Amino acid sequence: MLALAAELFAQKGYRATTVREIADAAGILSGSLYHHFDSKESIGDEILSSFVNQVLTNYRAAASAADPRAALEQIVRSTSHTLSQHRAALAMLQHDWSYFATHPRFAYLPKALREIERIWINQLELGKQDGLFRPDLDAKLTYRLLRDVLWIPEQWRRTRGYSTDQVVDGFLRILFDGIAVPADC
Amino acid sequence: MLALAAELFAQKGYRATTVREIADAAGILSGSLYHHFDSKESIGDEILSSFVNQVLTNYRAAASAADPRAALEQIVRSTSHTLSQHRAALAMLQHDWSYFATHPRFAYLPKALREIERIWINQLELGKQDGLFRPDLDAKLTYRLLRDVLWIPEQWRRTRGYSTDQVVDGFLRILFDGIAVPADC
Amino acid sequence: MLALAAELFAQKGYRATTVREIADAAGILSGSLYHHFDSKESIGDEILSSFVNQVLTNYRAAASAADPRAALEQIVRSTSHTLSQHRAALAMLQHDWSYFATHPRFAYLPKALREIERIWINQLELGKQDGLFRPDLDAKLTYRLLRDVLWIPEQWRRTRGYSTDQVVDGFLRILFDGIAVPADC
Amino acid sequence: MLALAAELFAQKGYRATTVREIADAAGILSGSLYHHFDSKESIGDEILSSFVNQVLTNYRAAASAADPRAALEQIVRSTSHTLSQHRAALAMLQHDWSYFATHPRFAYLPKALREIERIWINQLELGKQDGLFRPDLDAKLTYRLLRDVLWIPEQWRRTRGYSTDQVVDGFLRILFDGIAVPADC
DNA sequence: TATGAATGAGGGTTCATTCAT
DNA sequence: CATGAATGAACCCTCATTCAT
Repeated sequence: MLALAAELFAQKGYRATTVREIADAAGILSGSLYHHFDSKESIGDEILSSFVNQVLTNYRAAASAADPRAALEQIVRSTSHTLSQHRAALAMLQHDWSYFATHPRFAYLPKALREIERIWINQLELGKQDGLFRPDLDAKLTYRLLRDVLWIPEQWRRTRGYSTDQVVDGFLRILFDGIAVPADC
Repeated sequence: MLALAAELFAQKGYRATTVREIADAAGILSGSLYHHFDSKESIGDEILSSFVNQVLTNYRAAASAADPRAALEQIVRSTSHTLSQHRAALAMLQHDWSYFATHPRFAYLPKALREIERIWINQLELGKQDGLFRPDLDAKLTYRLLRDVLWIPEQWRRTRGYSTDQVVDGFLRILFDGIAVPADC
Repeated sequence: MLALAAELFAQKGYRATTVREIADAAGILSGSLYHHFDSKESIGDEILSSFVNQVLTNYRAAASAADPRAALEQIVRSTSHTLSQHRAALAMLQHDWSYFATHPRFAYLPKALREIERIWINQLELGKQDGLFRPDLDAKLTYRLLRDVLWIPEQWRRTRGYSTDQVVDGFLRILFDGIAVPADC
Repeated sequence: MLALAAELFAQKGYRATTVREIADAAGILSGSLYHHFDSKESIGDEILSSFVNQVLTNYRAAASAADPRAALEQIVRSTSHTLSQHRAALAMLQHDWSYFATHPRFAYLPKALREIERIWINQLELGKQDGLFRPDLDAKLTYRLLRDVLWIPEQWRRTRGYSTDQVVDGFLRILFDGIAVPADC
């Protein structure tokens, strides 16, 4: 039931999906949905909160990895893993972020995003201090760019013909080594 | 007027923005909007089509650069430049892509996106053939990842404290050289 | 100008025609129409009142014809003639009678229709008394049927005082045998 | 519910009647109407299509009557009967014919009218051939006049191919003498 | 005279939600 | 649990009319 709603939210967006569509998909009438959920918001809440909680749990765990590069790798991989289970949640966030960002009920979402940013930047800064990353690396900017790839990007799934692992490996390759042939050395 | 609507569309999404909000922002009544525009759709159309047209023009020009690396650099830089002028259009596309993608009136958008992809992938493939890019580079996958950074990503503007040039340079640095300290050499 | 409006009113109906359409047809903007007319109503007024006035003038004149058959013939012929000059007015009445019938500004229309009915019925009755028309002719019913052909055939239902069968029988009688007393035989 | 809407449509016209008025008459709010009907158009559709279907069914049946006079009588009587059940539909057609005639959703209406005309004219022609009706009877013109009484008296102007005088003379002929061959005399 | 931007009431329609059955 | 009729606010849009220019 929740999965049905999530799928629809992912496809059409949270706001653009009507409760009647959800009910139709479930084979019941719209009024009957309210025996299962308090409101449309509560459906969204359940989908989104379970997602960000899992992300936060993973990120906090990654923060205690051996070194920043390992931490970042763990973050990227766990993100990919979480996303494969919560595709719909990500799609919803992308689609209707401006709605969730301002709606009181979903105030925990911006808060979670801020913590996620903190963790990323922490690890990038640590990597610089440890000499693992370029000393001129701009942590905040880098995070923004990376987040855009790991998060907001519409659908990993749309990249047909690639396994999730292939995608992650490709991303890491570019991330760490770039796409250019190393000068000469 | 168009700019006002664009700004609102960017902030709240095309569908979530009501014509009354646009009219309010313009200091007129909702009905008066229709003196300036045929419909809400036509406002969206004007914003989006002028955007994709500029992008396509630039990309086609870039395709005739000296070499693929120059072409890609020109593509990235022109994208950044176009985006700085059409921030709202990008935000709209991200926000309500599922709507625009299916609405007949906006059928030119998916078409444009396909051409954009073709141009990117062409240059990446050419770069591989010319030995400029890693021979194991996966063009399609790389494009997807890059597009996610250059396109779908929420708002460049949100990256406060950075000039547009800084952001582009940062992106290119990562793109070409990665973030890792080169092995030893 | 008036003719333009009349033509449009006739084609699409008075209410369904917008002032902008009239202005477009006149090659000016909608606001400019108001330098020529006070309101849409006043345009309709001019078209309709000149029509009914001509009809009434003709009917009153016909009432003083030699005999009822001549009077009726004059009525029918003058109606046809007036209609050829005021086609639009008739179309308007047919189209939006329910509107004109209730609008205070057009109160003269129902009044005129009542006078028209009186004149018809008078002549039919006179014809019966003079032995020109079948003695069993129902003047009121006959008028209703004739008016429906010549005028604004309202609704069968409005023919109060007659059962449906009476109406049908009356119609069939006229249809097959006419209203005139058979020549001599 | 349908009957309520039909009554209002008949009184004020289809276009001039608002869904809010229908809802008011039903004692509900305008939005609630959409629980029962897809749209205002679908209400009109149901009213009109059931009407023309019944008419067509009856007319087709009448076409196989013993002789043309019986067929016409059956047509007239069935029309009267159908009309007593679908008064509103007729009023709607009269009122907003120009709308229905052009709206794609109601394209079946002009088509039905054409079949109705074919059936009438067929029987009138057969009656002439069989010597039941005056040999000089103009089938098409006669139908037009009759239809005006029984149906949607459109516009005189629409009777193409006849001069105004021809139309008037034809009308007077029917009016005074009917269409049947005088008994014997 | 003509313009054209603006009005403001009202049009048809959608939709999350409620509730008696 | 499910129904389905009803709500009521909000949606996009239309249109006769006004008025400063």
